[in-house]
Amino acid sequence: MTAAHELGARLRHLRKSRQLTLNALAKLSGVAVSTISKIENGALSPTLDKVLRLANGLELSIGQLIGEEQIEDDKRPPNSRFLPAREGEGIVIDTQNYEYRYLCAELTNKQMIPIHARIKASGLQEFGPLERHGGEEFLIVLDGVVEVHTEFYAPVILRRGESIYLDSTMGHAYVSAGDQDAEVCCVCTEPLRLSDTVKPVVG
Amino acid sequence: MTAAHELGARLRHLRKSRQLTLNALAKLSGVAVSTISKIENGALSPTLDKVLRLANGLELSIGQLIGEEQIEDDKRPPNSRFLPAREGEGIVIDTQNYEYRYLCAELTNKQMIPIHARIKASGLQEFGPLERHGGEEFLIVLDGVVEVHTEFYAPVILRRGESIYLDSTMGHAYVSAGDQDAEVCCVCTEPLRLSDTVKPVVG
DNA sequence: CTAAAAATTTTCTTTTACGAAAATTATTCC
DNA sequence: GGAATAATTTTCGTAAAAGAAAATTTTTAG
Repeated sequence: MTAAHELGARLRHLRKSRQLTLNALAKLSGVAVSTISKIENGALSPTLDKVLRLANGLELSIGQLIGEEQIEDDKRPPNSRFLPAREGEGIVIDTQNYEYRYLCAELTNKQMIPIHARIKASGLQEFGPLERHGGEEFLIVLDGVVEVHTEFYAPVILRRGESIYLDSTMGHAYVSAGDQDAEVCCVCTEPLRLSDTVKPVVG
Repeated sequence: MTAAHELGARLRHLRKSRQLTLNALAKLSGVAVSTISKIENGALSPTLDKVLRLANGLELSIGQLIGEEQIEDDKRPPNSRFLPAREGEGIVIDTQNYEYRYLCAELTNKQMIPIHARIKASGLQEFGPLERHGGEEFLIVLDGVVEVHTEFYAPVILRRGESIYLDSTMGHAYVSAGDQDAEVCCVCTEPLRLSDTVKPVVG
């Protein structure tokens, strides 16, 4: 992975832009000159301790040092956009618990993300750990019976035409409570994207 | 510095609160079980690489994992909101074109406004002038056939299960195209940006 | 251009993180 | 309570990070 190299380049740039020598940064941070040199050259993967010391020496947050800081950008694309979603259109994503499809996916930078889903899991056991993410979501049952589990409330049963609104940061899970898969439409607010720096290795 | 110990306690708390075992987090993050255990117990100073993987597995930024950045979840329990909408619940509002009901209306300050509506108008003449308001909206057809008219595009026909996403500032109208009223679910973003619409005139 | 000084990189040794598997501890289920 | 299972901690070999000092490269001064 090029993550180490990224950090190296970043660190070097930050150091140079402050007109600091390796020696000077070493004194400021308490990290050995040779170690900083190696980090800048991507020759090693530093421990968190060293990275924190370097961030501290540069008077930056760790997020700023490794480049995870996000910039607020309220700019929205030009308006008057519009896109219908046809039955069966779009890419179907199949997971353990849901088979779902992003609706109107060709329209980017939306304020809401509509999803059509078939709920396969029929028990919390089968579902696994509750899901959680940023924003809020609204779900309406198109077919079948859905059992809604949340972190802080008792489970709720929803039937066709019924709906629910919840904070997505609260752990939640939708499972089918009928004798067959349930079909739902879920609309989420755009969740802010957190660290995408490291890709988890799926065993 | 007791940073290692801090991080350990923090990591353990975050993992536990998500009901994850060491094994589960190991799979999510790609970090070995034994390593996570040691980090949680402050028995070692992890490399940045491992910390990034763990943050990623927990869907947090590194700042949030380290504790340099506030986690929204921390103030979540009191704020976690949730409200199911039952069939036929809420106040029905009857207009010329629609008979509609705000869903989950008791939940205030939502980012989205879900509405259940019966479309009565069956032609653009009958409908009158196109509607327009702030924000964006997503509509899915629950029953019947809907004809979508907009200011800038040709009319579109939507059938049960089909949906559409559009900028609400563009003139738009939904009319029934079947032999009976259509039933839809519409989700709008909160159109509360006065400062966007009204610009003060400085004399 | 050359020498001296400064900055950076490269050894090289010590220390430490990492992960697989074994050992221990905590849970669950009769 | 005890057996079976799951979760966590410990062990230990390997690989890698850390830092001191030497080697190299770059910059500065004359």
